[in-house]
Amino acid sequence: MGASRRVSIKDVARHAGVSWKTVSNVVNERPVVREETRDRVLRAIQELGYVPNHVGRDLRGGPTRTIALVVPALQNPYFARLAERMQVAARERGYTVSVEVSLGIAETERAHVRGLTARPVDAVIISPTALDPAELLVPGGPRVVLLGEMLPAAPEVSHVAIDNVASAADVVRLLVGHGRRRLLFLGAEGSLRSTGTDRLAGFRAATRFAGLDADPELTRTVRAWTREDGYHEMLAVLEAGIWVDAVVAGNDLLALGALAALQERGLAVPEQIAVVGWDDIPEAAWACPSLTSVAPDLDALIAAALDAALAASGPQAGAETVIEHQLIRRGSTPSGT
Amino acid sequence: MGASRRVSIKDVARHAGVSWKTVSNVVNERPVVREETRDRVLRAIQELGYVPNHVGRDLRGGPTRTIALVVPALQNPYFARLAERMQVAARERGYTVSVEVSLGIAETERAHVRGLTARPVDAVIISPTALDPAELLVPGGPRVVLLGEMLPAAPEVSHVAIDNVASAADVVRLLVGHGRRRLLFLGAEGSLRSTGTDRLAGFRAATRFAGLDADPELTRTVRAWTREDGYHEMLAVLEAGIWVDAVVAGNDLLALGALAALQERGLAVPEQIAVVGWDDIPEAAWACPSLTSVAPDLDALIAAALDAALAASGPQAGAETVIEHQLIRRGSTPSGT
DNA sequence: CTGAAAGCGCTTACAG
DNA sequence: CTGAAAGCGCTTACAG
Repeated sequence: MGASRRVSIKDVARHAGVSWKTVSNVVNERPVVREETRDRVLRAIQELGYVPNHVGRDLRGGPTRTIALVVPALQNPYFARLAERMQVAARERGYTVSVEVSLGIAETERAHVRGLTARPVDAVIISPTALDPAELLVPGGPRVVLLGEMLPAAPEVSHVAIDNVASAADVVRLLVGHGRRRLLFLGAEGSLRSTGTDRLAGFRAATRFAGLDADPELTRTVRAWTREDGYHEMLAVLEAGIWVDAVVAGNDLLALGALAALQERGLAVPEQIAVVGWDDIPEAAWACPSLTSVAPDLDALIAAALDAALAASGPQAGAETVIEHQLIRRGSTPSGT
Repeated sequence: MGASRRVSIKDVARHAGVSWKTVSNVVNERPVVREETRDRVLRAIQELGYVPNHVGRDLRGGPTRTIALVVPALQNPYFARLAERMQVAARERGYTVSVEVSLGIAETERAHVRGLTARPVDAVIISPTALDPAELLVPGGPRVVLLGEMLPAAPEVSHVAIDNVASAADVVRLLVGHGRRRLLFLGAEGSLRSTGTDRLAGFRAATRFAGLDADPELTRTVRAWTREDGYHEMLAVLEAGIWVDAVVAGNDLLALGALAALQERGLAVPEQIAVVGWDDIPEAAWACPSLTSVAPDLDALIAAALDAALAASGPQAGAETVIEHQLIRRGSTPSGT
C-alpha cells in the first residue's frame, strides 16, 4: 500500500511556479492575487487534486471553521434530524459540524463547553441536559449557543428555541376548545428554565386561566424523554385510577409511548383521551392515530443557531432568538374547530 | 473574554520540571519514565488541567485515533442508533468517531474513501449507496470498512454485515410456514452485491425452493428506503389489483410505510397480509401492529467494524465478518409456530 | 503584488 | 532514562 503522499500546498506552488503564500492567498480567496496568477494556481490545484489540509490551520490557531453540535442522543429522531440537517446546512456555508453524543453525561458536556477537547472548534451548539446552568458560562472558552435551555444570567451565551411557554398555551387552548378538562402533563423536570419547565409553566398558566383543576396528580415527572418512560408513566396513571381526557407530553417520544399505553388499555384516541407532543418527529405523522405535535421551524432554528455560532463575539453574541412554531393537528386530537 | 491560553505540553513540562518529551512519554504511556518522574508529571497535568491537543499529532502524521463513519442519512433511525453507539463504543477504546452524513451523494462518499478530506482519519467505516464498487478500492487511501455492501474483487477492503441472503430465506420460511404464497418484495436495487440485492437474492432462492410463483410483478423497486416510498409503492401495488398475502420489505422504514398503506386500505395485518422488515429499529416495536424484523447483533457489528478499522493493515485487513442476526417476531406476522 | 521566516503542539529519530 | 533539534501544513506579520 505505497501511500502516495498527499498533495500539499508546496506541491501546488511548485507546479504553478509561485510561492506557497500565493497559493494560500488563492485558496483563501484573498483579493491580492493577479487574475493570471490566480488562474494558473487554480489550474494546478485542479490538476494535482489538491485538498487543503485543515490541520495546518487548526494548529496555527485562528478560525477552524468547525462547530461542535453536542446532543444528548441520536436515538431521539429529533436530534438525529437536527444533526443531519445542521451538518448539511453548515457544509453549504463552508463549515464543518462535528456531531457529538453526550448521553447526558455532565463531564462530556462540560468538556465541550470549556473547549477542553482534543481538537479545537470555533463554537459549540449544545442542547444541555446534565450541566448546571452556571457551568455554561466559561470565560475564555469557545462561543456557546444553547438549544432549548435558557440561562437568565448569561449574556454571553446565545439562545435559540421556540417560545415553549406560548406553545404549551397553544396546546392547552386546542384541548380546552374541544371540551377537555382533565389534562395530564408528562415530562416535567427540576432544572431551572429548561425546555421541560417552560412547557410546564405554559401548561400551568393556561390551564389555570381556563379554570381547570390544578390537581397535582396531573403533573407527572419522568426520568428520560423516551417512548418507554411515556408508556410506563401513562400505564401508572391509568392504573392509579386517575381520570384524564387529554395528555400533554413534553416531547413526541413520550407522547408515542403514552399513545401505545392507551391503545393497549383499549382507550379510544382521541375520542376518550387526546394526545399532543412536541418536536414533530417524522414518526408522528406515521403513528396510528397520527400524533398532533408542536413543530418548530427547523430551518429557521438551524439558521439561527449557525448564525449565532459564527457571529464574531460582539453585539450579536448573547442574542435570544425565538423560533416560530406551529401546532400540527393530526389524528390524536379531535378534528373540527 | 480574555481567552486564557490553553495549557500546552510545555507548561506541564515547566511545572513538573522536566522536558516536553518526558511529558509526551507519560501521556502516551510509554514505559520509559521513572515512576517518580511519572507521578510528578501526572500531578502537574492534574493541577494545570492539561488536555493534549490532538492537532499537533495529526499534523505530525501517524495515527490520529479518529475514524470517520460515513452514513447516507441520520434520519434513518438505524443509522442514528449505529452512529450513537459506535461513537460511544469507540470513545471507550480511546478513539473518536466522526459522523459524516453523505446523503447518498457520490462525491461525498468518494472524498472520504480517498482520504481527500480536510482532516485526516485512520480509517473510514462506510455504508456506501452512491459509489461505484470499483471506486472503493483506493491505493494509498485510508483503511476502508464496508457496512452492508460487499465487494467481490476487493481483498483490501474489510466487510461487516449480516448474512443477507440467509436472513431473507429465514423471512420467507416464516411466511411460507404460515401458508403465505404471494410474497411481495419491496426494495430491490440495481447495484452489484449490495444489501438490497442480497436480500432479494435470498428471497428469490427461498420462494423458488418453496415452489411459489416467480411473478415478476411481486418484485418492486423503490427509489429511497423511506416510509414514504414504502407507502406509495404499497398503494400502487394494491391499486394495480396485484394480490399479495405478505410483504417482505428491504428495511423497516419501507415496511412501516407499507403497513400504513395497508391500514389505510382497511386490510388486516397480519391476518390478510403479513409484513416483515430488516434492521429492528426502535419504532418497529412500537408500531401498531408491531413489526416483525430481522435484527442484526448491533454490538457485534460495531465491535467488528471498529476492530477492522483499527487493525493494522495486514492479514486482518480485507476480512469478511458475518454478524449474527435474529428474526424478531412481532404483531405484523401471525403468531404460533 | 510576491517571497522568506517564524511558529502553532506534538512526536520521532538522534545524542548523551 | 532524559534533552535538543527537526518537521508535519498552514497562516500571519514582515520585507521587498
